[in-house]
Amino acid sequence: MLRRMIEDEIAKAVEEIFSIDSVNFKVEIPPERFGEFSSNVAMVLTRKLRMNPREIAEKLKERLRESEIFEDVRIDGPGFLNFDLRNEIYLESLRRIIKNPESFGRRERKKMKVQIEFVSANPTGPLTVGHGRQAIIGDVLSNVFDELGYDVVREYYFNDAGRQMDLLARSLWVRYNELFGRNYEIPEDGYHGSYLIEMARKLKEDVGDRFVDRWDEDVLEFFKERAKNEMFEMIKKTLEKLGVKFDVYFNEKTLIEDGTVEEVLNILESKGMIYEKDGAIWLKVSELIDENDKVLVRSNGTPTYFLTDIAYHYNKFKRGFEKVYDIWGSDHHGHVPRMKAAMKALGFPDDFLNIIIHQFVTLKRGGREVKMSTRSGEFVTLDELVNTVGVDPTRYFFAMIDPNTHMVFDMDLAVSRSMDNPVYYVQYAHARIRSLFEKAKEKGIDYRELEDLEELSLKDEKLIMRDMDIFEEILEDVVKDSAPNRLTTYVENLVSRFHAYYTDNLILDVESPKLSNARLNLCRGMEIVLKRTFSILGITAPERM
RNA sequence: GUGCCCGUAGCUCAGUUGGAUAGAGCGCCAGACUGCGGAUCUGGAGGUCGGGAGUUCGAAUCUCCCCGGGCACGCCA
Repeated sequence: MLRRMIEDEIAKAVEEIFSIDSVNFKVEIPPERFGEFSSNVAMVLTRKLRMNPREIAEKLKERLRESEIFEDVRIDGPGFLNFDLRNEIYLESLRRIIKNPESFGRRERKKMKVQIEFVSANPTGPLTVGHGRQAIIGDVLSNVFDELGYDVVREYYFNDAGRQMDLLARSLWVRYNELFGRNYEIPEDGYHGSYLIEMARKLKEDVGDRFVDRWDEDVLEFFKERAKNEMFEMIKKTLEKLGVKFDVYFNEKTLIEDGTVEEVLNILESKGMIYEKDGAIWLKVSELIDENDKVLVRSNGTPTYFLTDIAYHYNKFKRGFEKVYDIWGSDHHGHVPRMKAAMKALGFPDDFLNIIIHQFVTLKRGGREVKMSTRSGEFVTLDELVNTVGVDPTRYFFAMIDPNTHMVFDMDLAVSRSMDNPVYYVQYAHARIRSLFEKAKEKGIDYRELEDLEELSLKDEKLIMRDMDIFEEILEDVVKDSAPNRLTTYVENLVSRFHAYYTDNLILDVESPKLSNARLNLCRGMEIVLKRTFSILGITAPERM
C-alpha cells in the first residue's frame, strides 16, 4: 500500500500548507525516467489556489522532503511532483508479502453480499465460445470480489420451459426416428446441431424403439425432460472442465410458481406504473426513461421474459444482496435501459443492478476466421475449444481482453507452447523461480526467510518491489472497472520486469551468500504474488514446464 | 432510420474520473549463455491514436459532425 502511504503524506502537506482538507489528486506510476511515483497534486490545485502549479509544487516539495518515506522529491514538466522512496520502505513492503503468502492482497470480510449472474444459457445446446468468455469474466470477477472481502454468490439463471424447449424436444425426436430410417423434418426454427444426433443414439440404446412414429403430449414431455437433463450434463461438464463452479442454478419457472411474478406485478400496479392496452399489461417505461413502454403480460395471460426478469431481480434484492452484477453478451444490450428503469420503478438503489456487457468473440485458426454459423449447427463449441487449446490458455485468453473489446481468439497462438503465448510467458517466471530454489540447495546456499533484505539496493529491485506492492490496488481496479484484463496486464508487466532483472543479475552467487539470500527473498515475494494472481485467474502455477 | 459498443504499429491488444517524448506481445531486422531454465533478455525499424471541428494551459481520453465494423431495435429470450 505504498501508494496510499504517499497519498497520505501529500494530503497532510496540503492541509498544513494550504489549509485544504480534500483534494482530488492522483498518485501514479510515471514513465520510468521520472522516478518511482508521481503526483499531479500541484496541477489539480492550480485553479483552487489561483497559483502557478510549479510554485505550488515548490512549496509542497519543501515540506515533503522532511517526510521519512521519501529519498527524493523532484518537480518536473508542467508541475508534476516525482518521488523516489527510501529503500527501507520497499523492504517493509516485501516483508509484508513474505509474511502473508496465502493472504497477501486479501481484505477483511466486509459482511456484504454480492451476486454475480453469468452464463445463464438455456439448456438447448452446447455452450458457445461466447459463453466461455462470459464464464471467465464472471469467474475471475467473482474471485476478485472474494479477495476484497465480499460474500460472493455465483448464479446461473435458466429457463427450461416454453417454446424453445418444445422445439428442442421435437428436434431430438426427429433425430431419434432417423435412426430407425424414418424421415421426419426438423421444425423450421428447430435445432440442427450434430449434438442431437449423438444424444439420439444414446436414447435409442436406453429405450429401443418405444417412441418410433409415436408423438403425443406424453412423448413430448419425455423428450423435453431427457433433452434438458442431457444438455445440462454437457454444459456442467464443460464448465467444470474450465474450472467454473456455480453456487446456485436458478430456474425461472420458480418465480411464477412461488408467486413472485404476481407480487412484483402488484407492487408495480400499486405504484401506478402499469396500464392495460390491447388486452396486455404494459410497464410505463417511457415515464422513467426515453424508451417505449413494454409489455409485461401478454394478451394471452402469460408473463413476458421482461416481467420474469424483473421478478428475478426483485428476488435477488429480497435475498439481501447489496449489489448484483449481470453479465450479458452485447446482443442483450437493448435490455439494459428497461431493466434499469424497472429497478427504479421498484425503488431500488441506483447502484444495485450493474450490467456488464461483453462484445462478441470470433475464432481465428490457420490465419483465418472460423465461420460460426448457428443455422447449420457447424460452430466450434466451448467444449471443443477447451479440448483443443487447454484450460490455462482458454482462461487466460478470455481474461486478458477488455470485455468491451470485440475479441479475436487466435487458436493457433493459444495452442502454441512457445514464447509467443502470454500464458506461458507468465507461468515461466514461476517455474523459473521454483527452479532457483532447487538450484540454491544444490549450490549449498541456505534460504533464510526475511533475512539479509537490506542487501537489496538495486534500482531494478526497488521497482520490482514497488510493482509487487501495487497488486492490492490492481484488484480494486478489476472490480471498479469490471475488467479482469487489468490483472493480466499487470502480471505481464511484473513478469517482464522480473525476467529482465534475472538476466542482468546473478541471483545465486556462492561468493556472496548474503546477497544471494536477499535475492532469494525477493524471488520468494515474486513467487507469492504470482501464485496469488494465478489462483485468481484460475490457472496453474507450474513447478516445471 | 434510431440507439449501444468498437476503430490506437503489418497482426492481437494495453492505455479513458483529461497530463510529461502514446506502450506491450507477435511478426520483421540485428544482437546476448563454456554463470542460476534461451518458453528468457537487449537494441532497431514500424503510428496523421478512423477523419474533421470544438472545449483548455494540456485531448487517444470530453463534446459535435462524418466514415467504417459489430450488435440491438417483438405481446422472442
